[in-house]
Amino acid sequence: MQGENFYKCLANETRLRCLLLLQAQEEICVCDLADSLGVSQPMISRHLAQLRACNLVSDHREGQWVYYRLHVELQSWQRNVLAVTREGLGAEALYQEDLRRLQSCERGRCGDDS
Amino acid sequence: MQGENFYKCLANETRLRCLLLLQAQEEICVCDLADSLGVSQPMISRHLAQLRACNLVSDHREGQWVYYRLHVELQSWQRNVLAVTREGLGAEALYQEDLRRLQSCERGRCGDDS
DNA sequence: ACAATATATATGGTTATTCGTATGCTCGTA
DNA sequence: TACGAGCATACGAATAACCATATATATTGT
Repeated sequence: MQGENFYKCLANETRLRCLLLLQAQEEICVCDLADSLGVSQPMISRHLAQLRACNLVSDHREGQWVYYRLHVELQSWQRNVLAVTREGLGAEALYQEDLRRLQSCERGRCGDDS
Repeated sequence: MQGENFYKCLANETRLRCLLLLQAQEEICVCDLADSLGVSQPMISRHLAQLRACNLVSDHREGQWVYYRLHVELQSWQRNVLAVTREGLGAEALYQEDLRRLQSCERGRCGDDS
C-alpha cells in the first residue's frame, strides 16, 4: 500500500526531523543534517537511505558532499502532509533548535558562494 | 515527542484504514469496522486500543456495541493530515472497497432509527 | 441463572525496527 | 600514491510491532 510506507517513514523522530528541516531549506548535506539533529553520521545516513528508498527525498553529490532534498516528484498529498505537520509541530522547541543549529552550520561556511 | 506517536498510529494499514473510514462516517462500531476491513475482531480491537491510547479516537458504549469516532479534541493539524490523506489515497481501490462494505453494514440494519 | 453476542485483553511466537560499531567507498589534495 | 573527509553499508544485539489463538468481561434476552 502507498500510505503505509509513507507513514512508516514519518513514524521515526529522526526521519521526521529531517523532513521538517528539508522544508525549511531546499537542500542539506548529510553532515549538516547530522550536526543539526545531533546524531551520528551512520544513523543519519541509514535513515536518509530509507527516505530515499521510499522516494521521499533525492540526493546528488557535489564533490565529497551529498545533498538531500525533498523529492521533486513527491505526491502532492504527501507534500501537503509534510506542510501541515510543519505548521502543527514546527513551533516546538525540538524543531526550533534543529533549525537554529542548521542555520549556524550554514553561517560556518559563508563566503564560499560563487 | 508528539508527532512520532501520531505517525506510528498511521504507519499500519489496519489503523489507517480505520481512520479513513472514521472520516467518512462519524461513528462506527467495532464489528462494522472488522467487517468492513475483513479482519478479525481481536485485531481490530487491539488497533483501536492503540488509537485510543494515543487520543486519536474516542469510544462510547451503546448497549452491547462500542462505537468509535475521531477524537473531538484531535489537534487541528492532525485532523488536517487525515483529511489530506483521505484526499490523496481515498480513491484507491482498497479504501473504496472498505467504504462500500461499511455502507452495506449500515444497510443491513436500516429501520432501527427512532 | 444461562446462553449468546459484542468487545477487550493476555499469551506466545515471529518478524521488523532501531542502534552502535566497524568497515568500505568516493572524492579532493598533498 | 597516500591520506583525510564525507558518506554508505554490513553486522550483531536489543527492542518493538504484529498476529493468531485463547480467554475474560459486559450486555441482552430467555
